[in-house]
Amino acid sequence: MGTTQLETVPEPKYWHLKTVLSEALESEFSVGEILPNERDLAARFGVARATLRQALEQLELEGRLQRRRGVGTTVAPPRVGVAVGTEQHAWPGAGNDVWQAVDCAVAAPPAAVSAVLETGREEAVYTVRRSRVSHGQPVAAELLYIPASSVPELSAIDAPSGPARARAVLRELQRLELEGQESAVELGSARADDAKELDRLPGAPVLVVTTRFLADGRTAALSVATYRADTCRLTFGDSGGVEIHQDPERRAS
Amino acid sequence: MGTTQLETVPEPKYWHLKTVLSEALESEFSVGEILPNERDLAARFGVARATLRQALEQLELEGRLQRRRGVGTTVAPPRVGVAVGTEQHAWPGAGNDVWQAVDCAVAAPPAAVSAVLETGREEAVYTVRRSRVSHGQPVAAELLYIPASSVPELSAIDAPSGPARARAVLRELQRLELEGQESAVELGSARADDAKELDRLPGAPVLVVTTRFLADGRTAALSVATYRADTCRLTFGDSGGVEIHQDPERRAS
DNA sequence: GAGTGGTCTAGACCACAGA
DNA sequence: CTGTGGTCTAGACCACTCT
Repeated sequence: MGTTQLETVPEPKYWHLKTVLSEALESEFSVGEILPNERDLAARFGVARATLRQALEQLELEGRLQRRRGVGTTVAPPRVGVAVGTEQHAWPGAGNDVWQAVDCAVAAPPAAVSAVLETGREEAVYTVRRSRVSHGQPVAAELLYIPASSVPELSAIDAPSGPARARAVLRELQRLELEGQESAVELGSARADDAKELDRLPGAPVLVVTTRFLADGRTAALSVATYRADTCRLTFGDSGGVEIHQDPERRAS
Repeated sequence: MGTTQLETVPEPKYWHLKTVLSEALESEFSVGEILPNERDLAARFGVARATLRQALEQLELEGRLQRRRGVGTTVAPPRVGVAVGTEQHAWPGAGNDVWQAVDCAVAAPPAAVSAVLETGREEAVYTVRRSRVSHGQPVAAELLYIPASSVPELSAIDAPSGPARARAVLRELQRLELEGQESAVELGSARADDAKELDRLPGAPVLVVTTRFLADGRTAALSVATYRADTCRLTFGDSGGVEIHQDPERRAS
């Protein structure tokens, strides 16, 4: 038989579903509105719940939806732009910093961190935890690794832990002359502790920003910040940034 | 009964699986090696295939694995660092550009793009497609939107489309004085066309970098570049960048 | 054709939020 | 308590790659 077969490429159901839902979101729902529950939606579209969920997951990944266990699925607001990598090189904690120091510990960092800091394999470093809030919502959690050699004047008589200790460490760090900083962004999934702080489930997609602070010809501090990928758009340069969202599968109609 | 119940929080199976696999990857496999197929792995761990797949998906998201239909699952090499947002402001296509022009069309852009370019709703703009290759692999696909007002001298006698046309448009663009550029990074999923160019399935996670080029007090061009999130680490600053990977759930042992 | 990952189903139970 | 999303199962078939 001459299987004429235009209509090649049988589009996956969940992909088509995603498109349909996406259009419905724009025309029939407003931000914050809650959608019907997954079982109803699946029935309405005549698919299994797992298939429906695959579509919802993608929409959540794109920051269009927000799902919370025990509550429901709501239409997400546009992503908030968070400035990162301001070109005005500055030490963490300096001046008008958007970060808030949470805690400070002294411990051996992960091996990958030791390698960058050029510290010994089991050598302990100051580990400062900070969190970043924007528009009332937590958007990022950070771990700052600072080798003792970067803050030689730090006296042991200060508080041994807690926010006060964290601030003391950062204050000492600022005595060094910052020669430069370089950052990298990559996709990751939230560890249990970060997830908790970001009010997400473990494994949630995050944007990991690692920043190396250079002073004295070496890496004086290393920051590993994890941003909620669903709600954040990281901006570089003159802050604020562009208001563009990817417009899936469509050229303005 | 006094359900003593230490061991609260029943960790999801797929989460535990991911940890186990992650450790196995480091100790028992080398880059490029292929893993047993999903059915065998699921049987070996005593879970359903869907559960195993949930773990594999996360590891792929983190850039630890690479899966290809009809072939198998392999251990991925470390992410490649790609420089983006070099602070040396420069027009696209200028000098030693890492991008390669593919095509050029004249069409009405998505509404979100029109808004930024301040063009009319149905006004056509030059749309240049470019691709970026690193280490022999395609890492990014870009759409560059350039309103006709940014390249007034462009004569219609050049090739009407194709790479030659694209290069001609970029050449004209460079006559303007670049006043600045600002970028933003966010998570997205690959459209069908981008996915094809990146050798991935539609919906694959991508890092979307939108860059606004400023000249003459307005947005002279807008770039929307989608990078493979599984294989790329975007670096800012003195390029090269930090060799850090998130070390899930573990402090150096 | 054989073997792989990708999609899909129709159920079940669990963890959590809110009344 | 009810209702929500999150996890999990044991199948089935499809699309693709390679031989």
